[in-house]
Amino acid sequence: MLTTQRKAMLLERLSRDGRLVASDLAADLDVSEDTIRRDLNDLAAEGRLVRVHGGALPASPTHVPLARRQLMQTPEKARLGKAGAQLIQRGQVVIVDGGTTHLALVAALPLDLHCTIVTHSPGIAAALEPFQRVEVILFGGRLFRHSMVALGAATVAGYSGLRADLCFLGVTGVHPEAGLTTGDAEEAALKHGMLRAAAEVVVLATPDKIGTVSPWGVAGLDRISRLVTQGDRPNWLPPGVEHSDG
Amino acid sequence: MLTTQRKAMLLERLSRDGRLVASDLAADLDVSEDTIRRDLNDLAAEGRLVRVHGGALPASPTHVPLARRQLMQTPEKARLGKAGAQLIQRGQVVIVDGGTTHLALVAALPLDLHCTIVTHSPGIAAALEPFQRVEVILFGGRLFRHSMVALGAATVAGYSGLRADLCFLGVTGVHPEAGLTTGDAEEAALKHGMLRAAAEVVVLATPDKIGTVSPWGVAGLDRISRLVTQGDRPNWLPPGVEHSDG
DNA sequence: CCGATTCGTGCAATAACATGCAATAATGTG
DNA sequence: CACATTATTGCATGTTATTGCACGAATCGG
Repeated sequence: MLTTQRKAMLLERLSRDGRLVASDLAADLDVSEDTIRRDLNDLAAEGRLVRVHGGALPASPTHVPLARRQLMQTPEKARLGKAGAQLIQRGQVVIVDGGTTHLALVAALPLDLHCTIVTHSPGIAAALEPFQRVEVILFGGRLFRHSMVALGAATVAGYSGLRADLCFLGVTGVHPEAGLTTGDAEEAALKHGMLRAAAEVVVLATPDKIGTVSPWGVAGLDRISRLVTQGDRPNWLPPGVEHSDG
Repeated sequence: MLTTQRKAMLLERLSRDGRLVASDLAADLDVSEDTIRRDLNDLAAEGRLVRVHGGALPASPTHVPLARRQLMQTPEKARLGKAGAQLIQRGQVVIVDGGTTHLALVAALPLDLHCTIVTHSPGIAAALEPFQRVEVILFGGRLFRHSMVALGAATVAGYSGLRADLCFLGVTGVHPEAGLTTGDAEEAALKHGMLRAAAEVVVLATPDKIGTVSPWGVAGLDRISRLVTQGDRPNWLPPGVEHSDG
Protein backbone atom coordinates (compact mmCIF):
# COMPACT_ATOMS: atom_id res chain seq x y z
CA MET A 1 0.00 0.00 0.00
CA LEU A 2 1.23 3.46 -0.90
CA THR A 3 1.98 5.78 1.95
CA THR A 4 -0.13 8.58 0.55
CA GLN A 5 -3.00 6.21 -0.03
CA ARG A 6 -2.79 4.98 3.52
CA LYS A 7 -2.83 8.50 4.91
CA ALA A 8 -5.88 9.31 2.82
CA MET A 9 -7.58 6.26 4.21
CA LEU A 10 -6.74 7.38 7.73
CA LEU A 11 -8.42 10.73 7.16
CA GLU A 12 -11.40 8.99 5.64
CA ARG A 13 -11.78 6.71 8.62
CA LEU A 14 -11.34 9.66 10.93
CA SER A 15 -14.20 11.60 9.40
CA ARG A 16 -16.31 8.45 9.39
CA ASP A 17 -15.62 7.25 12.93
CA GLY A 18 -14.71 10.51 14.60
CA ARG A 19 -11.52 9.04 16.00
CA LEU A 20 -8.53 6.89 15.16
CA VAL A 21 -6.91 4.27 17.38
CA ALA A 22 -3.32 3.55 16.43
CA SER A 23 -3.20 -0.06 17.55
CA ASP A 24 -6.42 -0.97 15.72
CA LEU A 25 -5.20 0.65 12.54
CA ALA A 26 -1.91 -1.24 12.66
CA ALA A 27 -3.78 -4.52 12.82
CA ASP A 28 -6.33 -3.51 10.19
CA LEU A 29 -3.86 -2.24 7.63
CA ASP A 30 -1.22 -4.85 8.46
CA VAL A 31 1.61 -2.45 9.17
CA SER A 32 3.53 -1.80 12.34
CA GLU A 33 2.26 0.64 14.90
CA ASP A 34 5.36 2.74 14.27
CA THR A 35 4.23 3.36 10.73
CA ILE A 36 0.78 4.37 11.85
CA ARG A 37 2.25 6.67 14.46
CA ARG A 38 4.46 8.28 11.85
CA ASP A 39 1.48 8.80 9.57
CA LEU A 40 -0.55 10.33 12.36
CA ASN A 41 2.30 12.64 13.33
CA ASP A 42 2.70 13.74 9.72
CA LEU A 43 -0.99 14.48 9.38
CA ALA A 44 -0.99 16.30 12.69
CA ALA A 45 1.92 18.44 11.50
CA GLU A 46 -0.19 19.38 8.48
CA GLY A 47 -3.04 20.26 10.80
CA ARG A 48 -5.37 17.66 9.31
CA LEU A 49 -6.00 15.99 12.65
CA VAL A 50 -5.15 16.32 16.31
CA ARG A 51 -2.83 13.80 17.84
CA VAL A 52 -3.81 12.34 21.19
CA HIS A 53 -2.39 9.54 23.27
CA GLY A 54 -3.49 6.32 21.63
CA GLY A 55 -4.53 7.73 18.30
CA ALA A 56 -6.02 10.89 16.84
CA LEU A 57 -9.15 13.03 16.78
CA PRO A 58 -10.60 15.42 14.18
CA ALA A 59 -8.81 18.73 13.86
CA SER A 60 -11.69 20.98 12.91
CA PRO A 61 -13.63 22.47 15.77
CA THR A 62 -16.66 20.89 14.20
CA HIS A 63 -18.65 19.58 17.06
CA VAL A 64 -17.01 21.92 19.53
CA PRO A 65 -19.26 24.96 19.34
CA LEU A 66 -18.68 28.26 21.00
CA ALA A 67 -19.68 27.31 24.52
CA ARG A 68 -16.95 24.72 24.82
CA ARG A 69 -14.25 26.92 23.51
CA GLN A 70 -15.30 29.71 25.78
CA LEU A 71 -14.58 27.47 28.70
CA MET A 72 -11.21 26.45 27.29
CA GLN A 73 -9.47 29.05 29.34
CA THR A 74 -5.99 28.35 30.48
CA PRO A 75 -5.20 29.59 33.99
CA GLU A 76 -2.74 32.04 32.42
CA LYS A 77 -5.42 33.71 30.36
CA ALA A 78 -7.73 33.80 33.34
CA ARG A 79 -5.08 35.69 35.32
CA LEU A 80 -4.53 38.12 32.47
CA GLY A 81 -8.26 38.65 32.24
CA LYS A 82 -8.53 39.30 35.94
CA ALA A 83 -5.72 41.85 35.83
CA GLY A 84 -7.40 43.57 32.89
CA ALA A 85 -10.83 43.58 34.50
CA GLN A 86 -9.52 45.56 37.45
CA LEU A 87 -8.61 48.42 35.14
CA ILE A 88 -12.23 49.12 34.22
CA GLN A 89 -13.95 51.75 36.34
CA ARG A 90 -17.64 52.33 36.83
CA GLY A 91 -19.32 54.29 34.09
CA GLN A 92 -16.49 54.10 31.58
CA VAL A 93 -16.86 53.47 27.87
CA VAL A 94 -14.59 50.55 27.07
CA ILE A 95 -13.57 49.06 23.72
CA VAL A 96 -12.91 45.33 23.85
CA ASP A 97 -11.21 43.54 20.95
CA GLY A 98 -11.97 39.92 20.03
CA GLY A 99 -10.01 36.83 21.02
CA THR A 100 -9.92 34.25 23.76
CA THR A 101 -7.86 36.45 26.07
CA HIS A 102 -10.58 39.06 26.02
CA LEU A 103 -13.19 36.39 26.63
CA ALA A 104 -11.24 35.68 29.79
CA LEU A 105 -11.44 39.39 30.54
CA VAL A 106 -15.22 39.31 30.26
CA ALA A 107 -15.35 36.22 32.45
CA ALA A 108 -13.44 38.10 35.13
CA LEU A 109 -15.74 41.11 35.19
CA PRO A 110 -17.86 41.63 38.30
CA LEU A 111 -21.47 40.78 37.59
CA ASP A 112 -22.73 44.13 38.83
CA LEU A 113 -20.36 46.18 36.67
CA HIS A 114 -21.95 49.32 35.31
CA CYS A 115 -20.30 50.54 32.11
CA THR A 116 -20.55 50.59 28.32
CA ILE A 117 -18.64 48.03 26.28
CA VAL A 118 -18.04 48.51 22.59
CA THR A 119 -16.88 45.58 20.48
CA HIS A 120 -16.91 44.19 16.98
CA SER A 121 -16.64 40.59 18.17
CA PRO A 122 -19.89 38.60 18.29
CA GLY A 123 -18.26 36.23 20.78
CA ILE A 124 -17.48 39.03 23.21
CA ALA A 125 -20.95 40.46 22.76
CA ALA A 126 -22.59 37.10 23.41
CA ALA A 127 -20.46 36.54 26.50
CA LEU A 128 -21.63 39.84 27.94
CA GLU A 129 -25.18 38.59 28.18
CA PRO A 130 -25.19 37.92 31.95
CA PHE A 131 -24.06 41.46 32.82
CA GLN A 132 -27.35 43.23 33.35
CA ARG A 133 -25.89 46.66 33.87
CA VAL A 134 -23.45 46.68 30.99
CA GLU A 135 -24.57 48.49 27.88
CA VAL A 136 -23.22 46.62 24.86
CA ILE A 137 -22.61 48.29 21.52
CA LEU A 138 -21.81 45.88 18.72
CA PHE A 139 -20.25 47.02 15.46
CA GLY A 140 -21.14 44.87 12.48
CA GLY A 141 -19.53 43.99 9.22
CA ARG A 142 -18.41 40.98 7.28
CA LEU A 143 -17.21 38.29 9.63
CA PHE A 144 -13.49 37.62 9.34
CA ARG A 145 -13.44 33.93 10.04
CA HIS A 146 -9.91 33.49 11.30
CA SER A 147 -10.40 35.64 14.36
CA MET A 148 -14.21 35.75 14.34
CA VAL A 149 -14.58 39.51 14.35
CA ALA A 150 -16.55 41.85 12.11
CA LEU A 151 -14.50 43.74 9.55
CA GLY A 152 -15.46 46.33 6.97
CA ALA A 153 -16.14 49.94 6.23
CA ALA A 154 -19.01 50.10 8.72
CA THR A 155 -16.81 48.74 11.48
CA VAL A 156 -14.06 51.26 10.83
CA ALA A 157 -16.61 54.06 10.59
CA GLY A 158 -18.11 53.01 13.89
CA TYR A 159 -14.86 53.30 15.80
CA SER A 160 -13.86 56.51 14.05
CA GLY A 161 -16.91 58.23 15.50
CA LEU A 162 -16.27 57.02 19.01
CA ARG A 163 -14.49 58.56 22.00
CA ALA A 164 -13.90 55.84 24.56
CA ASP A 165 -12.10 55.91 27.90
CA LEU A 166 -10.32 52.62 27.57
CA CYS A 167 -9.44 50.15 24.84
CA PHE A 168 -8.36 46.52 25.28
CA LEU A 169 -6.43 45.82 22.11
CA GLY A 170 -5.51 42.33 20.97
CA VAL A 171 -2.34 41.78 18.98
CA THR A 172 -0.31 38.72 18.00
CA GLY A 173 3.08 40.38 18.36
CA VAL A 174 4.65 42.80 20.84
CA HIS A 175 8.19 43.64 19.77
CA PRO A 176 10.70 46.32 20.93
CA GLU A 177 11.24 47.63 17.40
CA ALA A 178 8.27 46.44 15.34
CA GLY A 179 5.83 47.46 18.08
CA LEU A 180 2.31 46.01 17.98
CA THR A 181 1.64 43.72 15.03
CA THR A 182 -1.08 41.36 13.84
CA GLY A 183 -1.64 38.80 11.12
CA ASP A 184 -4.12 40.51 8.81
CA ALA A 185 -3.85 43.82 6.96
CA GLU A 186 -7.44 44.92 7.29
CA GLU A 187 -7.57 43.87 10.91
CA ALA A 188 -4.41 45.89 11.56
CA ALA A 189 -6.04 48.98 10.10
CA LEU A 190 -9.14 48.47 12.21
CA LYS A 191 -7.07 48.00 15.36
CA HIS A 192 -5.30 51.24 14.61
CA GLY A 193 -8.68 52.94 14.46
CA MET A 194 -9.71 51.38 17.77
CA LEU A 195 -6.50 52.59 19.36
CA ARG A 196 -7.15 56.15 18.22
CA ALA A 197 -10.70 56.08 19.53
CA ALA A 198 -9.67 55.56 23.16
CA ALA A 199 -7.93 57.74 25.71
CA GLU A 200 -6.04 54.80 27.18
CA VAL A 201 -4.99 51.60 25.48
CA VAL A 202 -4.25 48.35 27.31
CA VAL A 203 -2.69 45.28 25.70
CA LEU A 204 -3.14 41.91 27.40
CA ALA A 205 -0.37 39.68 26.07
CA THR A 206 0.32 36.03 26.79
CA PRO A 207 4.04 35.19 27.00
CA ASP A 208 4.09 33.63 23.53
CA LYS A 209 3.43 37.02 21.97
CA ILE A 210 6.14 38.96 23.73
CA GLY A 211 9.13 39.65 21.51
CA THR A 212 7.45 38.27 18.38
CA VAL A 213 6.51 40.04 15.16
CA SER A 214 3.54 39.49 12.85
CA PRO A 215 3.31 40.78 9.28
CA TRP A 216 1.12 43.84 9.75
CA GLY A 217 1.90 46.76 12.01
CA VAL A 218 -0.75 48.35 14.20
CA ALA A 219 1.18 51.01 16.10
CA GLY A 220 4.36 51.69 18.04
CA LEU A 221 4.73 50.64 21.63
CA ASP A 222 4.61 54.27 22.75
CA ARG A 223 0.97 54.43 21.68
CA ILE A 224 -0.24 52.14 24.43
CA SER A 225 -0.82 53.08 28.05
CA ARG A 226 -0.27 49.74 29.71
CA LEU A 227 1.02 46.30 28.92
CA VAL A 228 -0.20 43.37 30.99
CA THR A 229 2.01 40.29 30.76
CA GLN A 230 3.03 37.35 32.85
CA GLY A 231 6.36 38.02 34.48
CA ASP A 232 8.68 40.99 34.81
CA ARG A 233 8.47 44.20 32.83
CA PRO A 234 10.41 43.89 29.55
CA ASN A 235 13.36 46.27 29.75
CA TRP A 236 12.70 47.50 26.22
CA LEU A 237 9.24 48.78 27.10
CA PRO A 238 9.10 52.57 26.59
CA PRO A 239 9.21 54.48 29.91
CA GLY A 240 5.78 56.02 29.32
CA VAL A 241 4.08 52.65 29.18
CA GLU A 242 2.87 51.19 32.46
CA HIS A 243 3.19 47.51 33.14
CA SER A 244 1.38 45.01 35.30
CA ASP A 245 1.98 41.36 35.99
CA GLY A 246 -1.18 39.33 35.38
CA MET B 1 -11.72 4.60 24.33
CA LEU B 2 -9.12 7.33 24.02
CA THR B 3 -8.42 9.35 27.13
CA THR B 4 -8.93 12.64 25.35
CA GLN B 5 -12.22 11.46 23.97
CA ARG B 6 -13.38 10.39 27.39
CA LYS B 7 -12.56 13.79 28.83
CA ALA B 8 -14.47 15.47 26.04
CA MET B 9 -17.43 13.27 26.80
CA LEU B 10 -17.25 14.26 30.46
CA LEU B 11 -17.44 17.93 29.53
CA GLU B 12 -20.32 17.22 27.21
CA ARG B 13 -22.25 15.42 29.91
CA LEU B 14 -21.45 18.20 32.32
CA SER B 15 -22.92 20.89 30.13
CA ARG B 16 -25.90 18.67 29.41
CA ASP B 17 -26.69 17.54 32.95
CA GLY B 18 -25.17 20.41 34.89
CA ARG B 19 -23.19 18.05 37.11
CA LEU B 20 -21.04 14.94 37.09
CA VAL B 21 -21.08 12.06 39.57
CA ALA B 22 -17.84 10.10 39.64
CA SER B 23 -19.26 6.75 40.65
CA ASP B 24 -21.99 6.84 37.99
CA LEU B 25 -19.48 7.75 35.32
CA ALA B 26 -17.18 4.89 36.27
CA ALA B 27 -20.03 2.44 35.80
CA ASP B 28 -21.27 4.09 32.62
CA LEU B 29 -17.92 4.29 30.88
CA ASP B 30 -16.66 1.01 32.30
CA VAL B 31 -13.48 2.33 33.86
CA SER B 32 -12.40 2.49 37.48
CA GLU B 33 -13.40 5.39 39.67
CA ASP B 34 -9.74 6.27 39.98
CA THR B 35 -9.57 6.98 36.29
CA ILE B 36 -12.64 9.19 36.44
CA ARG B 37 -11.21 11.03 39.42
CA ARG B 38 -7.97 11.61 37.57
CA ASP B 39 -9.86 12.92 34.55
CA LEU B 40 -11.91 15.26 36.69
CA ASN B 41 -8.80 16.53 38.45
CA ASP B 42 -7.07 17.16 35.13
CA LEU B 43 -10.05 19.07 33.78
CA ALA B 44 -10.31 21.03 37.02
CA ALA B 45 -6.62 21.97 36.73
CA GLU B 46 -7.39 23.35 33.27
CA GLY B 47 -10.22 25.35 34.74
CA ARG B 48 -12.85 23.59 32.64
CA LEU B 49 -14.89 22.43 35.60
CA VAL B 50 -14.99 22.72 39.37
CA ARG B 51 -14.21 19.68 41.43
CA VAL B 52 -16.56 18.87 44.29
CA HIS B 53 -16.80 15.92 46.61
CA GLY B 54 -18.31 13.07 44.63
CA GLY B 55 -18.00 14.60 41.19
CA ALA B 56 -17.81 17.97 39.44
CA LEU B 57 -19.82 21.06 38.56
CA PRO B 58 -19.60 23.62 35.72
CA ALA B 59 -16.65 25.97 35.92
CA SER B 60 -18.08 29.44 35.47
CA PRO B 61 -21.46 29.80 37.09
CA THR B 62 -21.84 33.25 35.57
CA HIS B 63 -21.77 31.88 32.07
CA VAL B 64 -23.89 28.87 32.60
CA PRO B 65 -27.09 30.72 31.68
CA LEU B 66 -25.85 31.38 28.17
CA ALA B 67 -24.10 28.07 27.70
CA ARG B 68 -27.01 26.18 29.15
CA ARG B 69 -29.51 28.02 27.05
CA GLN B 70 -27.50 27.39 23.92
CA LEU B 71 -27.34 23.70 24.66
CA MET B 72 -30.84 23.58 26.02
CA GLN B 73 -32.13 22.42 22.71
CA THR B 74 -35.21 20.45 23.20
CA PRO B 75 -35.74 17.74 20.63
CA GLU B 76 -38.65 19.83 19.35
CA LYS B 77 -36.43 22.77 18.52
CA ALA B 78 -33.86 20.49 16.93
CA ARG B 79 -36.55 19.13 14.64
CA LEU B 80 -37.74 22.62 13.75
CA GLY B 81 -34.15 23.61 13.03
CA LYS B 82 -33.64 20.60 10.83
CA ALA B 83 -36.78 21.33 8.85
CA GLY B 84 -35.69 24.93 8.42
CA ALA B 85 -32.16 24.03 7.39
CA GLN B 86 -33.48 22.00 4.48
CA LEU B 87 -35.05 25.11 2.99
CA ILE B 88 -31.69 26.78 2.39
CA GLN B 89 -30.21 26.26 -1.03
CA ARG B 90 -26.63 26.60 -2.13
CA GLY B 91 -25.55 30.15 -2.89
CA GLN B 92 -28.53 31.86 -1.36
CA VAL B 93 -28.44 34.98 0.78
CA VAL B 94 -30.30 34.16 3.97
CA ILE B 95 -31.38 36.39 6.84
CA VAL B 96 -31.43 34.62 10.21
CA ASP B 97 -33.09 36.22 13.23
CA GLY B 98 -31.87 35.66 16.78
CA GLY B 99 -33.21 33.21 19.32
CA THR B 100 -32.68 29.66 20.46
CA THR B 101 -34.82 28.17 17.71
CA HIS B 102 -32.55 29.71 15.13
CA LEU B 103 -29.52 28.46 17.00
CA ALA B 104 -31.01 25.04 16.47
CA LEU B 105 -31.32 25.92 12.79
CA VAL B 106 -27.61 26.74 12.61
CA ALA B 107 -26.78 23.52 14.45
CA ALA B 108 -28.67 21.59 11.79
CA LEU B 109 -26.87 23.13 8.81
CA PRO B 110 -24.55 20.89 6.81
CA LEU B 111 -20.92 21.74 7.50
CA ASP B 112 -20.10 22.24 3.83
CA LEU B 113 -22.99 24.62 3.17
CA HIS B 114 -22.07 27.39 0.76
CA CYS B 115 -24.17 30.50 1.23
CA THR B 116 -24.33 33.96 2.78
CA ILE B 117 -26.00 34.44 6.15
CA VAL B 118 -27.03 37.87 7.37
CA THR B 119 -27.90 38.37 11.03
CA HIS B 120 -28.01 40.94 13.79
CA SER B 121 -27.59 38.34 16.53
CA PRO B 122 -24.08 37.90 17.92
CA GLY B 123 -25.05 34.46 19.14
CA ILE B 124 -26.04 33.29 15.67
CA ALA B 125 -22.88 34.83 14.21
CA ALA B 126 -20.68 33.12 16.77
CA ALA B 127 -22.39 29.79 16.20
CA LEU B 128 -21.63 30.03 12.47
CA GLU B 129 -17.91 29.89 13.09
CA PRO B 130 -17.40 26.24 12.11
CA PHE B 131 -18.98 26.71 8.69
CA GLN B 132 -15.97 27.47 6.52
CA ARG B 133 -17.91 28.22 3.38
CA VAL B 134 -20.59 30.42 4.87
CA GLU B 135 -20.10 34.13 4.47
CA VAL B 136 -21.42 35.84 7.58
CA ILE B 137 -22.62 39.43 7.58
CA LEU B 138 -23.29 40.83 11.02
CA PHE B 139 -25.31 43.99 11.56
CA GLY B 140 -24.40 45.90 14.68
CA GLY B 141 -26.15 48.23 17.03
CA ARG B 142 -26.98 48.55 20.67
CA LEU B 143 -27.49 45.14 22.22
CA PHE B 144 -31.04 44.52 23.30
CA ARG B 145 -30.47 42.37 26.34
CA HIS B 146 -33.72 40.49 26.54
CA SER B 147 -33.29 38.72 23.23
CA MET B 148 -29.56 39.35 22.75
CA VAL B 149 -29.79 40.97 19.35
CA ALA B 150 -28.45 44.25 18.01
CA LEU B 151 -31.00 47.03 17.61
CA GLY B 152 -30.72 50.55 16.30
CA ALA B 153 -30.68 52.83 13.31
CA ALA B 154 -27.65 51.12 11.81
CA THR B 155 -29.34 47.72 12.07
CA VAL B 156 -32.49 48.92 10.36
CA ALA B 157 -30.45 50.68 7.70
CA GLY B 158 -28.49 47.51 7.06
CA TYR B 159 -31.56 45.43 6.33
CA SER B 160 -33.22 48.17 4.30
CA GLY B 161 -30.36 48.06 1.83
CA LEU B 162 -30.46 44.29 1.47
CA ARG B 163 -32.16 41.99 -1.01
CA ALA B 164 -32.07 38.46 0.37
CA ASP B 165 -33.52 35.22 -0.94
CA LEU B 166 -34.77 33.89 2.34
CA CYS B 167 -35.53 35.17 5.83
CA PHE B 168 -35.96 33.12 8.98
CA LEU B 169 -38.04 35.37 11.19
CA GLY B 170 -38.50 34.81 14.89
CA VAL B 171 -41.71 35.90 16.58
CA THR B 172 -43.31 35.22 19.93
CA GLY B 173 -46.86 35.05 18.61
CA VAL B 174 -48.56 33.58 15.53
CA HIS B 175 -52.27 34.34 15.60
CA PRO B 176 -55.05 34.05 12.98
CA GLU B 177 -56.10 37.68 13.36
CA ALA B 178 -53.19 39.51 15.01
CA GLY B 179 -50.71 37.84 12.70
CA LEU B 180 -47.05 37.86 13.67
CA THR B 181 -46.30 39.65 16.93
CA THR B 182 -43.37 40.17 19.28
CA GLY B 183 -42.68 41.66 22.68
CA ASP B 184 -40.72 44.79 21.89
CA ALA B 185 -41.66 47.77 19.74
CA GLU B 186 -38.28 48.47 18.24
CA GLU B 187 -37.67 44.81 17.62
CA ALA B 188 -41.03 44.59 15.86
CA ALA B 189 -40.06 47.43 13.54
CA LEU B 190 -36.74 45.77 12.78
CA LYS B 191 -38.40 42.44 12.06
CA HIS B 192 -40.73 44.19 9.65
CA GLY B 193 -37.69 45.54 7.86
CA MET B 194 -36.13 42.08 7.72
CA LEU B 195 -39.31 40.66 6.28
CA ARG B 196 -39.36 43.25 3.52
CA ALA B 197 -35.73 42.59 2.64
CA ALA B 198 -36.30 38.97 1.66
CA ALA B 199 -38.11 37.31 -1.23
CA GLU B 200 -39.35 34.48 0.99
CA VAL B 201 -40.03 34.52 4.70
CA VAL B 202 -40.08 31.42 6.88
CA VAL B 203 -41.28 31.35 10.48
CA LEU B 204 -40.16 28.51 12.73
CA ALA B 205 -42.65 28.33 15.57
CA THR B 206 -42.72 26.07 18.60
CA PRO B 207 -46.23 24.99 19.63
CA ASP B 208 -46.35 27.43 22.55
CA LYS B 209 -46.37 30.36 20.12
CA ILE B 210 -49.17 29.16 17.88
CA GLY B 211 -52.40 31.02 18.52
CA THR B 212 -50.85 33.52 20.95
CA VAL B 213 -50.49 37.27 20.66
CA SER B 214 -47.69 39.57 21.83
CA PRO B 215 -48.02 43.36 22.19
CA TRP B 216 -46.29 44.53 19.02
CA GLY B 217 -47.30 43.60 15.51
CA VAL B 218 -44.74 42.68 12.88
CA ALA B 219 -46.88 41.78 9.87
CA GLY B 220 -49.92 39.85 8.75
CA LEU B 221 -49.80 36.13 8.19
CA ASP B 222 -50.14 36.63 4.45
CA ARG B 223 -46.70 38.22 4.38
CA ILE B 224 -44.89 34.98 5.12
CA SER B 225 -44.14 32.20 2.67
CA ARG B 226 -43.98 29.26 5.01
CA LEU B 227 -44.78 28.34 8.56
CA VAL B 228 -42.93 25.44 10.15
CA THR B 229 -44.66 24.02 13.21
CA GLN B 230 -45.02 20.75 15.02
CA GLY B 231 -48.22 19.10 14.06
CA ASP B 232 -50.96 19.70 11.52
CA ARG B 233 -51.43 22.83 9.46
CA PRO B 234 -53.57 25.36 11.37
CA ASN B 235 -56.84 25.73 9.47
CA TRP B 236 -56.72 29.51 9.82
CA LEU B 237 -53.44 29.74 7.94
CA PRO B 238 -53.94 31.80 4.75
CA PRO B 239 -54.01 29.61 1.62
CA GLY B 240 -50.96 31.31 0.16
CA VAL B 241 -48.75 30.25 3.06
CA GLU B 242 -47.03 26.91 2.82
CA HIS B 243 -46.71 24.71 5.86
CA SER B 244 -44.34 22.02 6.97
CA ASP B 245 -44.25 19.79 10.00
CA GLY B 246 -40.87 19.96 11.74
C1' DC C 1 -19.62 10.12 67.43
C1' DC C 2 -19.84 6.34 63.59
C1' DG C 3 -20.28 4.01 59.29
C1' DA C 4 -19.98 4.76 54.54
C1' DT C 5 -18.22 7.01 50.88
C1' DT C 6 -14.80 9.56 48.64
C1' DC C 7 -10.18 11.19 48.26
C1' DG C 8 -5.10 11.27 47.65
C1' DT C 9 -0.94 8.82 47.23
C1' DG C 10 2.21 5.26 46.06
C1' DC C 11 2.90 1.23 43.35
C1' DA C 12 3.04 -1.97 39.56
C1' DA C 13 1.49 -3.60 34.98
C1' DT C 14 0.48 -2.37 30.57
C1' DA C 15 0.23 0.46 26.58
C1' DA C 16 1.91 4.13 23.88
C1' DC C 17 5.63 7.08 22.94
C1' DA C 18 10.17 9.02 20.81
C1' DT C 19 14.53 7.95 19.00
C1' DG C 20 18.16 5.77 16.63
C1' DC C 21 19.46 2.22 13.50
C1' DA C 22 19.45 -0.89 9.67
C1' DA C 23 17.29 -3.04 5.60
C1' DT C 24 14.85 -2.28 1.56
C1' DA C 25 12.78 0.16 -2.17
C1' DA C 26 12.24 4.20 -4.88
C1' DT C 27 14.26 8.10 -6.95
C1' DG C 28 17.76 11.13 -8.78
C1' DT C 29 22.24 11.96 -11.18
C1' DG C 30 26.18 11.49 -14.00
C1' DC D 1 23.85 1.53 -16.43
C1' DA D 2 26.31 2.59 -11.95
C1' DC D 3 26.07 5.03 -8.08
C1' DA D 4 24.47 8.15 -4.58
C1' DT D 5 20.55 9.94 -2.31
C1' DT D 6 16.20 9.80 -0.31
C1' DA D 7 11.94 7.65 1.48
C1' DT D 8 9.78 4.10 3.80
C1' DT D 9 9.43 0.60 7.01
C1' DG D 10 10.26 -2.49 10.95
C1' DC D 11 12.84 -3.36 15.02
C1' DA D 12 15.27 -2.42 19.49
C1' DT D 13 15.85 0.68 23.13
C1' DG D 14 14.56 3.53 26.85
C1' DT D 15 10.99 6.85 28.36
C1' DT D 16 6.47 8.46 29.36
C1' DA D 17 1.37 7.96 29.96
C1' DT D 18 -2.42 5.53 31.49
C1' DT D 19 -4.81 2.54 34.38
C1' DG D 20 -6.29 -0.35 38.31
C1' DC D 21 -5.38 -1.67 42.94
C1' DA D 22 -4.13 -1.04 47.89
C1' DC D 23 -3.98 1.65 51.85
C1' DG D 24 -4.72 5.34 55.04
C1' DA D 25 -6.71 10.02 55.48
C1' DA D 26 -10.42 13.12 54.78
C1' DT D 27 -15.25 14.06 54.24
C1' DC D 28 -20.15 13.40 54.46
C1' DG D 29 -24.64 12.30 56.51
C1' DG D 30 -26.79 11.39 60.07
